[in-house]
Amino acid sequence: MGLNSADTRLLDHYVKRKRTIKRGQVLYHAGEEFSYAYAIRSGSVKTSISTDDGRLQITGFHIPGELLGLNAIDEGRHNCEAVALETTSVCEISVNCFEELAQQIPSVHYEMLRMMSKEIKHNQELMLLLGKKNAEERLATYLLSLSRRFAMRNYSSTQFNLSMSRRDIGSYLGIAEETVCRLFSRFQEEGMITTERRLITLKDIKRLSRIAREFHPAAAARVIPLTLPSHSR
Amino acid sequence: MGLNSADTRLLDHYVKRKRTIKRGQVLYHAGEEFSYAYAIRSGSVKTSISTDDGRLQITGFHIPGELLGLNAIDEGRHNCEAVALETTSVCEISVNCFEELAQQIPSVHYEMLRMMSKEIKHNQELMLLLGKKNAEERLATYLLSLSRRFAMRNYSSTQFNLSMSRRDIGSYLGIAEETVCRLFSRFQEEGMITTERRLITLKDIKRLSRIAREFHPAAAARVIPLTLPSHSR
DNA sequence: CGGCTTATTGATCCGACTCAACGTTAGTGG
DNA sequence: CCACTAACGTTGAGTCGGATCAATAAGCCG
Repeated sequence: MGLNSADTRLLDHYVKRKRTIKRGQVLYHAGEEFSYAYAIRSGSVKTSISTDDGRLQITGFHIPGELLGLNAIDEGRHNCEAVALETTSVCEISVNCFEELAQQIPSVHYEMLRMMSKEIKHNQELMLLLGKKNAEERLATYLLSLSRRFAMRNYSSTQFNLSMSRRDIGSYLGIAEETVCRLFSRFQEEGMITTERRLITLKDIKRLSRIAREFHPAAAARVIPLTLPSHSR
Repeated sequence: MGLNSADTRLLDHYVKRKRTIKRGQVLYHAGEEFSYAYAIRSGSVKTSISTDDGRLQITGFHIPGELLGLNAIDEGRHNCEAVALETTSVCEISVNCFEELAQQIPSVHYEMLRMMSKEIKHNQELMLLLGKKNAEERLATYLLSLSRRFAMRNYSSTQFNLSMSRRDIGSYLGIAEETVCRLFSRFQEEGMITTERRLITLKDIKRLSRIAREFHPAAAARVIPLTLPSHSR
């Protein structure tokens, strides 16, 4: 959550209840009362919303360390559904606790804002992808964002296991399952990746970046200062 | 913002600076330092993000009463761009003020969370639209959401002026400008709306709702309780 | 082992895009 | 105030990316 260790200990005092759910099980439904937020300890979770005729859009895949459900604050009930992708362990954090907690630790409020701000930024990037990118760009963007996410947690950025199915990837990226498969095959033919069921190896991140139309960190370093003010934070 | 009147008066104390910008002018750029949030007094604003090769996705149209720029909290700089759709008057609210303000009025923190939660919800609905709906459903959904928004502010829900161009509508909905035009024409042929440049009249909201695959409030009342817990808030 | 879910590949089709032309409106400057 | 120009809106023709339907293979779990 980005709290310091003292705060984390205090947090632990408030957060006692743990819950383990298996692959495919629901953490919370859309429309359900907002009583708890959930911090993921291990495993992974997908969140989705759906039209009333059953089409569903996955809005995010969530991994350990992330906090789920905060966006229910406005309406007092969850507007999306959260389902485990694999056996997943979470901490339930009572909404009431948040109030107490925030009085004890002033930075909690700020951290909540920061997390929601982060989610908004993520959602905006997904909207750009859904609204403006073609299938190839979408999948390349996706692979690179996974790569970055694993790198941040000190896992390999070039080889990882997907916890989600091809169908889930498609649902997240707004393309059909079959298109995901075909693109994986094509990326593999062209030597950019290798796939073996859910194990993905990125072989040519540079080329993937070109397809995704994203910068390499190195290239970005040359560009960002031009649009930034002198001090960044 | 949803504050009570005493709070609003206190808020007014902190918020002094006003700014007027004309159609097409930029309120803030992506990458710009986050120094101010902006409350819209009159006019309207579009926010957008873009790929580095220039395709841009409009993420929202904003009207008086809305607060802009809060999602920059996490990174300390704006990640989207805000441009006026017409002559628009805003209040600049200094980021530093927020800290002071929140100490004076405890509910400010909560209100910020609520507003960001609302934005996330809006963004999720847009993602569903972008990922899963066809062009016809997108435009019908859009017209109905405008209608609801005007109704909430006690304007006519069946006749209103669009402040955004066809191109902007297309960019928001992830479809081409030409497709927007064609659909307006078709909706008109079929008697669901009449258009006269930017003046839109909704003639058959029921049929639009069916196309958008959304419920009428009346119909929703029958259905929601089935998926909700016994008490809703 | 057997049934079920997941993944892959092929064939076909259509919705929406692109390119293009043209009419209309609003904004600008002389 | 009018003329000019750029922006906006509309409609048509042709194309194609990705969806859908279908069949089969390959893991996975009880």
